[in-house]
Amino acid sequence: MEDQFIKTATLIGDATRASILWNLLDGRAFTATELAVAVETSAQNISMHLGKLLEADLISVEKQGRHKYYRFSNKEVAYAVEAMVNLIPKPKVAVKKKSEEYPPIKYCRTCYDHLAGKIGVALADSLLEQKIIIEANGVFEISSEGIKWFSEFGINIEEAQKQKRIFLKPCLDWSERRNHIAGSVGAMLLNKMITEDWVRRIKDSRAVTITGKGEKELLRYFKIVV
Amino acid sequence: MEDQFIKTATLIGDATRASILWNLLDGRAFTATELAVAVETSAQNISMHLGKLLEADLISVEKQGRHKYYRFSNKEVAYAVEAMVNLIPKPKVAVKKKSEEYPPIKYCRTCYDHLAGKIGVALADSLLEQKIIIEANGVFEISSEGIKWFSEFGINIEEAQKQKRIFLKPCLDWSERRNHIAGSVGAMLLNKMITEDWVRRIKDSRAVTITGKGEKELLRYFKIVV
DNA sequence: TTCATAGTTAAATACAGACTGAACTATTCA
DNA sequence: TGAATAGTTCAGTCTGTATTTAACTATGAA
Repeated sequence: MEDQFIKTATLIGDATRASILWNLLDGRAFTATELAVAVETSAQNISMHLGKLLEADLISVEKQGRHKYYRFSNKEVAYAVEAMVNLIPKPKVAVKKKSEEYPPIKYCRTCYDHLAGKIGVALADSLLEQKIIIEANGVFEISSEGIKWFSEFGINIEEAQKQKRIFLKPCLDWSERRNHIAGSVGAMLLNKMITEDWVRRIKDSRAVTITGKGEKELLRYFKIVV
Repeated sequence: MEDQFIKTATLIGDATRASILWNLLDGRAFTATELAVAVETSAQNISMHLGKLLEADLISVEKQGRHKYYRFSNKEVAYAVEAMVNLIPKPKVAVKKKSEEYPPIKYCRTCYDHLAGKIGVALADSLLEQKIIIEANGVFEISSEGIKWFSEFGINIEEAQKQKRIFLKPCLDWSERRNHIAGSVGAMLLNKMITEDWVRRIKDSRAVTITGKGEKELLRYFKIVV
């Protein structure tokens, strides 16, 4: 078992491959060339590295015409990468200047398939404050009023519960060091916001941008001032 | 941020350091020499690697006389390592022979600070069946009868809830691919079993062995046949 | 058909970073 | 006090593996 672990660790622990994983972290699929650009290396090199990640089943491919789209092959990979992100040493004394603490909130990160960053945390806060979600002993659950709220919001909670994947879980955010909402509920929330055009994905980035409509609705539903 | 991630990844992704982390995974502290033996390398080399892990704050030291004890500096490290263990490719078709599926259950693994492996899963199953712990939407919580049960068992749940660390959470076991009980409740259970001499840690190993007393008590409390 | 783009494969090279050897300090024990 | 054990530091060597150079196949567009 140990040597298998070492194999996996050394696989992840190459600078180029780590960069690939980093770029795939938001859950989208990229072509080999896109990754080569993002990682700043040659096509041949990317090809070799993708081959290794593929063989270990950390990523999977889908062929579309002459393109090949690469993405994480499962959630565990994203979780492992996120867990490693959490190990990044915290900035020393970090006396942040309040004024330029972060880039404008309009640009917010996604974490695999759910909202993260400042807005992810704000969303979690709001849902907690509205008692739509309640926290008990470090885990999140949905209150009975919450179920009603979600259905009015256009998300079928019963549906989500049927899914095999983890339903709802707190996800520690590395930039905010606070919890936001992961699991299928987190994914459905993001999904809904995208289809309603509250937010849009920015090409080739983990960020999303908030639309004018999103701005209003976020205020209305969650009292989040963008 | 990306380059910091890459630094962390390459730090973990060296064979020797990965082996060190593997050995520290059960939560105990080891001296530099012990680790050198376990990892099968020289003292100088271990010293260098420990230095690097230390600098990144993945591990911490405690000096005791002329010995230095190394351990994970926080839970996040253990979680990240566990998450990586989960990425180990599953055995192909794996037609396991029932007879020799696993080494005798008397030898069971610990995972950082709680019971894992076959017995960890059996324990979780029993607590769930007895409705001491209930599962809802992928998370565990303790029932009101459960709280009573724990206090009779000699574990003060209110105490555990006060702790900052995660109280109770399912932890996917890589060998069983099923959940066992992690978090402070998991730790307290293991702790209680050790102080009551149901199980004993085996020197230099992640395994514990079940005592005669433990055998009886596990049957009595949890209907686990060892 | 021909050209451009996407991606792969193979051999040759280069280099970062692990490891070794030797000399050092610090603590315990006799 | 000396001898043994625990651990560190540093300069030099060595090697695994990433990268480059080059030649290849496959798909789509003109």
